[in-house]
Amino acid sequence: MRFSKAFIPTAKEAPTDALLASHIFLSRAGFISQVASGLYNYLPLGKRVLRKIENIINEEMQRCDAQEVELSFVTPAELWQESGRIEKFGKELLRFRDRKENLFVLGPTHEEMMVNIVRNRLTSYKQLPMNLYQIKTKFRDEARPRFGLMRAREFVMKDGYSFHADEEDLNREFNSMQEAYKRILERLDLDFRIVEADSGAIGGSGSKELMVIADSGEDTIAICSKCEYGANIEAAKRSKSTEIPEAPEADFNKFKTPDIKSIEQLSSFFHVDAYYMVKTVAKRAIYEDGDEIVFFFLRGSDDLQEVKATNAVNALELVDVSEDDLLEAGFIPGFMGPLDILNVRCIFDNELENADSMICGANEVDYHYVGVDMSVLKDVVFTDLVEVKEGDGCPYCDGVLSYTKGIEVGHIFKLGTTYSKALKAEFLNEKGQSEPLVMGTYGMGVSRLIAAVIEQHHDDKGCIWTKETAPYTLNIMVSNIKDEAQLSLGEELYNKFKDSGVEVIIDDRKERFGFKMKDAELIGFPYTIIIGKELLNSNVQLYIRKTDEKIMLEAKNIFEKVIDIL
RNA sequence: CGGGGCGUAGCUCAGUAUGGUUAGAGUACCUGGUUUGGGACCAGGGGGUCGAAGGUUCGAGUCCUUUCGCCCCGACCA
Repeated sequence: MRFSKAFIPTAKEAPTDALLASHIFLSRAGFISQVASGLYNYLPLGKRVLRKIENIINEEMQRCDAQEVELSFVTPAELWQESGRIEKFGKELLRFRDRKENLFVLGPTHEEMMVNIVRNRLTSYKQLPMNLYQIKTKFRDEARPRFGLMRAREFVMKDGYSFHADEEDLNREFNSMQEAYKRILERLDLDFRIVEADSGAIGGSGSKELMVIADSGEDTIAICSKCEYGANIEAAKRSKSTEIPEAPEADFNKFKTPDIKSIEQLSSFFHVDAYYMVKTVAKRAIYEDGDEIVFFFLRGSDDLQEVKATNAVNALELVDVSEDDLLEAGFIPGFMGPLDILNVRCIFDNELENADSMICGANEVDYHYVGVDMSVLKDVVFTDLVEVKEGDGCPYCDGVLSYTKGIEVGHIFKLGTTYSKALKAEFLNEKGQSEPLVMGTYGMGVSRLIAAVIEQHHDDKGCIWTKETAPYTLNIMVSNIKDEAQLSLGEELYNKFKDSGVEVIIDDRKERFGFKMKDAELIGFPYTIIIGKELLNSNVQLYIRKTDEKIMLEAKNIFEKVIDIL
């Protein structure tokens, strides 16, 4: 490519609304331009990078014998009604009617469509397993798109789905996909972590997210200091604490606690560690068909993890309950506890199972119970509700957990038969019995990966593309195109590299040295050959973007030298 | 969806409080010239329904009403 003919609109200033490095540099360097909230155009450089990432994904999928398909972007709403997700997905689904008044949605993900393709076609265990994927534009009408390509409404995603006769085969494929995803991110030169995650509204198990480590990431993940364990905060677990505070000595009793409502107040009132308090968190659980108040109980020293809590009651979401609402429902805010509580759904954290010497609200104004033995409670549901904190122990080794931020670039999980049952996608097993297909799903945010690469690979001058993502590997910069010697060497090298299959661009613009250098740095070509005034001494320079160094080399063997480096 | 902010040249922004020449600057763009190792200089030039609609007024970028868009914080996010 010739720079003088290329459409690469670089700018000195970034749009005001760009905050993240990836957004600022991708805009300034002419990779993308915004059209509307959460909608972006890919300019030639951006499109090249996008295609490079797609190619890597395609190559790795081919190695696993996954087959590429392309499903229509506009999908009939009936499929979404069949699976029941038209309600669950809510406003993120962009719906519209065609001229015949039929309802359609723009695909935000394609489970339904993919199951629809295989149902009545994959009808025998002999045809299984099967892994189909596509790389395709998706649309989610996000309430609040932000951060450029990081959270756009229209974006490119690779979504793959596998179909199996049983769980065991699904597990095999799941592991194979996890390895493939790992290879993809390694080829992209990304620092990432595969973490345990919540599978969200879609349902399923074995949920794992691929997180690119970056301060700008929107997810908090807990990682172990010693082993490979990492988990999204929404799903993170911890080991049982080994440092248990000394238990207070008290027989079961009701105690007057005037206006003592919070865990902190109780702790100082009784001089007892919050570990021995029962924290009561009231939430309103919203279901598809109604709502109710739910009480979550955990140790005073712990905090409620809302996603875990939501899953525990199988709710669409949890919202806060006002004190007025509680009073109206007959509860006493500040003095609520698990004993003798009626007419409300109660969920207990695992930590409270068999807990003793506890202090809890007496469900009576200004009274708490002390010396409570939780084992007196009958028919109680215990589950994990705790949000892990930095410093908590790793659940798998003796390491310590700490927080870090991550960009979710991939999410894989085992769907099981959720969709195949709902959409009646069944096959005949060896015994001739009809069974629903067992499914896995594997997503990867392709356009988000562009942003992720830059989040991890940039400096204050601009982008620093990695070997496999660079829009052009080599930039040949002719410092002064009016200098015949410079220009002819540039042209000669340009043709030689092009013929050798190197992705090369020649900066033959009628601009000054500084202007062209700034662009080279901003765009972030991995290598730039600078043909300039040093040519008088038969020398040229090789500028290496990553290290920001310029190496003086003899002009006569620059071609061979650079070919070696590439 | 709650709270806040902003819409003026391709881009970054001034001008709006207190209405009053032909609406400005920088940058980018075009022409000519000088330059040619860090976004150069001189001269000339093109480019605007001041987000939109309605209203007040002799007169609106500026005041009033409505509306649309964009951004930020939060909620949400397979």
